[in-house]
Amino acid sequence: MNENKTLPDTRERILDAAERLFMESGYEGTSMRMITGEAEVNLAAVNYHFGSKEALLREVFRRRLAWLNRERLAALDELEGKAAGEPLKPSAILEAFFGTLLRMGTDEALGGMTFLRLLGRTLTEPADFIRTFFAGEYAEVIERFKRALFRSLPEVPQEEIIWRFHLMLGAVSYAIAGTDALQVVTGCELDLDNEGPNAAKQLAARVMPFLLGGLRAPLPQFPAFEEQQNQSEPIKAA
Amino acid sequence: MNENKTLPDTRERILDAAERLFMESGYEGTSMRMITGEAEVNLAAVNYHFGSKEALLREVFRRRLAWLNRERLAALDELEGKAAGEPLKPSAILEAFFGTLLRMGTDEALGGMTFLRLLGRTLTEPADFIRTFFAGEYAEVIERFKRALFRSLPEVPQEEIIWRFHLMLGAVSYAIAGTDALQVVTGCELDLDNEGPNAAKQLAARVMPFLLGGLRAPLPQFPAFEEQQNQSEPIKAA
DNA sequence: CCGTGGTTCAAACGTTCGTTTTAATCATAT
DNA sequence: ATATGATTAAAACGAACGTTTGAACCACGG
Repeated sequence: MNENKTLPDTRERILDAAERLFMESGYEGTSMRMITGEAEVNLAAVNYHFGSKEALLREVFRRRLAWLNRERLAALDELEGKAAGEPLKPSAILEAFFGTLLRMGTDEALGGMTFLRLLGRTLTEPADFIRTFFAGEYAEVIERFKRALFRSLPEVPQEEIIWRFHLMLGAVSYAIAGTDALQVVTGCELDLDNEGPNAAKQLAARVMPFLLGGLRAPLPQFPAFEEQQNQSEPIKAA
Repeated sequence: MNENKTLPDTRERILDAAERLFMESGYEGTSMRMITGEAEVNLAAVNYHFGSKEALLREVFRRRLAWLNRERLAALDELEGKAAGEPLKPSAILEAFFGTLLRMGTDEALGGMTFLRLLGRTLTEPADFIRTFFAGEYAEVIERFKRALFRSLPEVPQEEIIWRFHLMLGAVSYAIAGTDALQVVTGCELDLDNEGPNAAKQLAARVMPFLLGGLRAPLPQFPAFEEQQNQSEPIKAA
């Protein structure tokens, strides 16, 4: 009958359970029976409310990324408004992009660390439909921030900026996804009370200087390449 | 009868096919039938030669990591030999660790870019047996390099070094794993003729300055922590 | 009160998974 | 050539997967 009235919490319970389990075991490693079991709902409820497992995953992300995208764009808008046409400081851009993300980890209502880790992990999932989904969800925000970085660092080749954006994304994704994944590799606890709002604050304090250092590192010198290694106008721009 | 004589290439064909398919579709996303199909061997061959799918994955990595671990330790040994007791330069340590890795991408006999990308992706696989396996394979090498970094940067808190090591690993893993994973996010081709030996050379030239910049970035300032904040501005060629 | 439409439920669907079985085939040493 | 053990082959195993079915359930407007 109704379409958007407040439903019994079945939908939310499923989304919460799926969020946690996808984070813990990955998409392929999580079965519908695990999800409905943890959510304490009937097995058929997922297909009834969402249509399919793929659609469920998309919805898990949509309800979080809607906020994240809005917040990131708002932060950038405010920066650009204050700057009155002048290029922004790289550190301010990174703060708007990564700081906003990391702040999600402090707010349990936005998914907290669970969603942060899920996001970091899922970006490396090989499934095609996942990559396609993220491409669509991220397109606008990435484009805006890329442009801001181009303006902010006019002397750096745009291709290099994209690479470093890519590298920063990787570092952050790993840092939030793998608090235990690489704990195992580094063989060290990395303290970081994994849950709780402090985690994300510490994370931000540690990560931001690293990112900024990488972004502003000296440009690479290629061995003895051909003509390339130009200065300001490579690649396309959509 | 024999135990280690040169077998028909069945084993190698399986390993090659599994390497490529695990890279492309992940562990859970790759079925034994896909592997045996691509390798053009019988379905039962995997269980006959390796015992199980899990054991196959371990063997896929063992044959590559044996070389990588040996080479990394040899590079570090040589550096420490030349230094005659003095601490090493951070850039030299990073070159020994990440440069050796990236050089694998240039040598098809060592797995080339396929293995590099597989490695980057698999480090984020949530399956327990995978994380346990990597912990064991990496333990010694990580420990040696961690120690070298501690000695190299005595004024930096060890916890901070571990964090930055973690972040560097993440950046590199992403960079090599996701040449298309984040292509989709950045919406840009990032040229980089994805196969071939040039790819890894370019990759190294681009990645190493970023890592060094991140590693030597100024220390984070926590809301109200202890003293520190000793290092000066970075940005200095290697 | 009944009927209606949104929701839950147990059960089963067909498929695919990793693995095992049993027999055929191959290579080699005596 | 024949026996022997290593390898390959075809077929089947039970379990688990995502999804669908059709009846039961519930709230509520008439």
